[in-house]
Amino acid sequence: MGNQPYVCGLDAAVDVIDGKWKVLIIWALNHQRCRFGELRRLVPGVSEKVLTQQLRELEADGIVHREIYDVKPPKVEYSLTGLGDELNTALGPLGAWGKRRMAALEEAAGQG
Amino acid sequence: MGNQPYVCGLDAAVDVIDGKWKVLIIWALNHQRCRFGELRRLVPGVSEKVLTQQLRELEADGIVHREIYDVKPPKVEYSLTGLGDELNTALGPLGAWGKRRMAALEEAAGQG
DNA sequence: CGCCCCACTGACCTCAAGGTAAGTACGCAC
DNA sequence: GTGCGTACTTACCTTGAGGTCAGTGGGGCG
Repeated sequence: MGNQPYVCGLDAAVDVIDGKWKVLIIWALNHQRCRFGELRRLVPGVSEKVLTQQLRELEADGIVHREIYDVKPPKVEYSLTGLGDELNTALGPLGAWGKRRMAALEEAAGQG
Repeated sequence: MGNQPYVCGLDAAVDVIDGKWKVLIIWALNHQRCRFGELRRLVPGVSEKVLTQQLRELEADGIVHREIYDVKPPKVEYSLTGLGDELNTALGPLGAWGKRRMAALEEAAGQG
């Protein structure tokens, strides 16, 4: 939503992911549908403001679905859409690469 | 290199990619080894300062290789390392996802 | 009665990433 | 000798993402 005339697909994908907590939010939602407060606990360090903000952006991009229950104590549930699921799948190899890197870094630290 | 105690592999991978021009740099280097000036032309919009900066970070993370030729008009060539190549491969599905999104956006714009 | 929890919203502030512009040292061309 | 191209570095400035904190309105609980 910032670049628009994208140079390549990667560019377009990164645009959706861009935001300090977005991948973590997507990752959390892949395991379970959550309400706002749960998400807040699952993504340690986010402020309420930014969590709301990034959830709205992800919703606008069609990645997450927001379901409001009109009950006395407010209840809102977030979940991944089909597109969000596809994005998560596409992020799989990147996560695996990062995991290998983490292992390598830890090993290096252990020997350093 | 900002988060360090990573929450997941994705986190560790995003950390490496983080920087306005890094994926574009990696993408450009996947197609060809380049000298500084070429890269500047291949990544439209980067300033020299930031290009140098991000190349150094990618080098520190073991993603790109920097080769200096000690000749009269300075010559430096950048290329992907093995790790960089693996990262690029891991970025493949994400790029494909983004490409589909681009196509969908264009179609929507064409119909709007 | 006061406080917490729910899911936010809005005003304000900070800080670092990135942009701008100039400087460096050398050679070639006009 | 003026200017361009090579590959940078440095000082300075701007911008906006994200952080902090306070407020909202109602219900349950002690």
